[in-house]
Amino acid sequence: MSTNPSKVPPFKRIADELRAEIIRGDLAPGDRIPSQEQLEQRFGASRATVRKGVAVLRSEGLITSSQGRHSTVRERPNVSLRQTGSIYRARRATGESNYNAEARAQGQNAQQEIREVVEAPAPDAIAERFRVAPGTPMVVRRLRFVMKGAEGEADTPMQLCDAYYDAAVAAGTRLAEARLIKGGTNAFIENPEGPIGRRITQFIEDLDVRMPYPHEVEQLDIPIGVPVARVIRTAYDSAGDVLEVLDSIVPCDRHAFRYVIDV
Amino acid sequence: MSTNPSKVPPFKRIADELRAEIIRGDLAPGDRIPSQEQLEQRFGASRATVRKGVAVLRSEGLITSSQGRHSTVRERPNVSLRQTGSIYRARRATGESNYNAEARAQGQNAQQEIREVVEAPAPDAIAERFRVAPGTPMVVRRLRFVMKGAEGEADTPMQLCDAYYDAAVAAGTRLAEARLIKGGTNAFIENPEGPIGRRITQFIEDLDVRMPYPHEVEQLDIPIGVPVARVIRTAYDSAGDVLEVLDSIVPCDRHAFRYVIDV
DNA sequence: GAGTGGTCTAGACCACCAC
DNA sequence: TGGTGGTCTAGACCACTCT
Repeated sequence: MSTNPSKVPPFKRIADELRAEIIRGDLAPGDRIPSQEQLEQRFGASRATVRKGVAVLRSEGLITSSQGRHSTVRERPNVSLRQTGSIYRARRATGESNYNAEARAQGQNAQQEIREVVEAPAPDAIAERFRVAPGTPMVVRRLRFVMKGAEGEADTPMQLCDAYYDAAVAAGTRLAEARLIKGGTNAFIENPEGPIGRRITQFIEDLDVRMPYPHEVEQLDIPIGVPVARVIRTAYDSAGDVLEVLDSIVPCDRHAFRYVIDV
Repeated sequence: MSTNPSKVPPFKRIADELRAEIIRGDLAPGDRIPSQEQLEQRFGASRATVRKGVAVLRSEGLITSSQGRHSTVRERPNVSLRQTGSIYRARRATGESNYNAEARAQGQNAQQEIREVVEAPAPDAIAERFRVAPGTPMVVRRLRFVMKGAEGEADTPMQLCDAYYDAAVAAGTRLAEARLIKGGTNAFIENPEGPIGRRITQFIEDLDVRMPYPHEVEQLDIPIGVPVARVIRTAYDSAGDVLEVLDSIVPCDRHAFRYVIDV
């Protein structure tokens, strides 16, 4: 009778109690949480129930665990600020790509790896933004951004980025070559001496947030309980023509977004 | 032997196979997934294992389940576009708040409820943006935004929003009263006949994405596997003074974000 | 080798919904 | 009332890490 009048299931009580300790700071990032056997005794529950409680916190992104090691309170990795807005030209003036300059300003060292550069038909979401029929030929540059780790540390994958260009414009240019473009693609597009030479005057960024798919988890090394943002950035010139569409997948544990908007 | 040379655990196979069917579209949103008993037979696994596989998909936000009913593929609720940028003044010109005008333009009917209006010390994140000491007195308007459902349908909670104002400026004005302000707080702040009369010229929005806390789950009715964005929006006037800071929690299953940036 | 977390089974009871 | 999903137990074996 009435030992548990509130009807809170044991696994939930375990999750709630541990979560409270984490949020309150009693368990700090990096701390070990009690072992499953200790939790069994503390809550008088079976191992399966303890594990279920712990699983809740894992899927909330609050703890990490792996075989053989103690489970620990998740440490937030270094967060990189993804800033968009009036700072764009200033960052670009460094001669680096916007992304790399932003990273450098934060004392980080960004790098891009080419996954592939191909000619391919436009998927629906891309065609829509280019205002062309789905399937229209596009030059696609698929990159992976990584943040270089400190001496002896591993690199951190930061995002997957597919950059789309109208094949009628980009074919035959360096955009269609499988090597990095110094200064970034935007500088290449805008270069008045270059084959395109059109100035970007507006970006539209569409963000959509969800849990990652398995291939994203694998390519970006995303822990359980971490969402991703899909960011589709369309670049326009003053005539309203679309110059570039970036389709990126960004893990939300290592990124914060900042938008500066003048009205 | 070698019945399972790939070493993929059964619960993972179950999750992978069902996920593939969902992504491929064989199982469409709203469709029932096979019952746990059917899955036991199909995969030759115990109920616990089946449940574990299904739990993976639940925490990925792909399916929903509740007692007594079949589990189904999650249907995405109507997504509301949260648009920020050059459209701001146009929306405001309708005489409604920016948010309500945006909703109306999408054929939706937004509404605000006041949770409370109090004077309270500034939390760190807010003080930082106001460039004042933590604990400085603030007027705080805590609202909850809902989208009115169709005839006979339930309303959908859309966000929690805490609006902060310097108490030295806002105390004694309608901002400190526990009732809604027609046309929105920004119009009130900018009204040249009003007590403040300062024009907003810039917004900075900071987005941070994570899994929700239990109180957010409860107040916003957030399903398992759905992340939230914490959006902190700071409004400046041309002198660089901070006029307002909004601290919002936004469930990512009913929102898409769009930023229009002129460079 | 001891201790940790990861996986699985077999069986039980409960709460809820729809027919 | 039967089928569904939700919860729990007791016990087993495995994979890994750390000391």
